[in-house]
Amino acid sequence: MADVKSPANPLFLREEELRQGIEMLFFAYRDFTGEPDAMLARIGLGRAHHRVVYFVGRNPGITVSELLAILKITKQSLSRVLSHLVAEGYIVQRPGLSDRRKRMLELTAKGVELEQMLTDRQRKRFAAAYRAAGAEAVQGFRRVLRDIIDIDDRHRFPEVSALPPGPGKR
Amino acid sequence: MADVKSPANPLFLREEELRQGIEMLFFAYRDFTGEPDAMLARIGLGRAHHRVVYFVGRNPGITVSELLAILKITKQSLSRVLSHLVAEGYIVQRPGLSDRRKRMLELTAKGVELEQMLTDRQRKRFAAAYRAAGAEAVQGFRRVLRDIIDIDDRHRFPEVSALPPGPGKR
DNA sequence: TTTTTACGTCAGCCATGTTGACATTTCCCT
DNA sequence: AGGGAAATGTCAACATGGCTGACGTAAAAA
Repeated sequence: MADVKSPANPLFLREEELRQGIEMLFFAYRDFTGEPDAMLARIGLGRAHHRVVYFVGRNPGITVSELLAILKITKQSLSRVLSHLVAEGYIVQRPGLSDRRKRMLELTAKGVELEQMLTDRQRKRFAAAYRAAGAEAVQGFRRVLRDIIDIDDRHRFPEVSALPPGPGKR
Repeated sequence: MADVKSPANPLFLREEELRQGIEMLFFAYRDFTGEPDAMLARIGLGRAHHRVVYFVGRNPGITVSELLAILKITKQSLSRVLSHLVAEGYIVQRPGLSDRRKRMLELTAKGVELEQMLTDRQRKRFAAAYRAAGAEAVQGFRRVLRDIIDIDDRHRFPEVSALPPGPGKR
C-alpha cells in the first residue's frame, strides 16, 4: 500500500504527471487573471465584467442566451453585470433582426477600448509563451487544452491538423 | 522578429491564435472546476476548500505561509477555510519541528478520502486528454502552460526535456 | 388564441475575496 | 536578558459574484 516513489513505477509517474497538469492549470489561470483583475479593480469593475466584455467583443451581436451558454452562470448573475456595463456605456443592446425578443449585444467604442486594455496583458502573456515554446509546442498545447474542455464546447475550437514532422525550423 | 507564420496576414492570424488560446484556457478552467464544485456543494464546502485540501495533500507538512504563497489570497481568507477544515477533521495542524511558530498541515484519513474523491474527476479529465493527445502534445502542453505561469512560480514545474522517441504505445 | 420563449427584475442567501487592527507565541539578534 | 521581527490567529466590516425563487412582459410559435 506504500506509495513507493519508484521511478520504475509507471502508475506513480502517471499520477505525478496528471497532478502536475492539474497544478499548472491552476497556476496559469491564477496568473492569467491576476493582471486584468488589478486593472478592473481600479475602475470599479470585476472579473465578471471582463468576461462579458471579452465575449461580446469577440462575438458582436451575441444574444443573452448565447452568452449564458458560454459563461454557464444564471441570467440573474449575468444581468447584474451586464446591466451595469450597459448603464456605464460599455455595451449597447439592440433588438434582434429576425427575432425581436432577443437582445443583440455590442461593444461601444468605450467598450472596445476597455476590452483592448484588459485583454492586452493576457494576449501578451500568451504571445510570450507561444513564442518561447515554438509552433509545435503550441499545437500540442491546443490539442490537450481542447480535450480538457467539455465535449459540447469543443466545436468552438478547430482541431489542429498534424504538422509535417519537420526536423526543426522552416 | 522571427514571426514566420503566414505570408498572407500574419497579424490577423496571430491575433486569432492568441484569442483562441485565451478562450480555451477559460473554457478548460470552467469545465475543470465544474465537477468538483458540484460535489463540494453537496457537502457544504466550496472551491476554496478543495484548493486547500489539494495542496495540503500534495505537500504534507506545508506551512500556512507556503500555502498563502501558492493560493495568493490573504491569511484571513485562508483562515476561514482552513479552520473550518480543521474543525471538520479534514486537516490537522502540528507545530513545526525546527520552528514552532509554524503550523505544519496534514490531511487526516478523512481529508485524504475527500481529496481523492474531488481530484479524481480532474485527474480523469486530464488522463483522457493526455491519452487522446499523445505524449508529444502533452509535452507541448506543459511547455506552453509553464510559460504562462508567472516566472517566480515556474520552478515548481521541471522543464520538459526532449523525450526519446521510444516505442510508445499511445 | 394560447402557449412557449427570451429576457428582465426584485429579494435574499452564501462563498470567498478584501482591508484594517490587534494578540500571541516563538525566534533571532544585540 | 531584552526587544524587535516573524508566523500565525482573530475580529469586524465590506464587496463581488455566484445561487434560488418568484414574478412580469413582449414577441414568436403552435
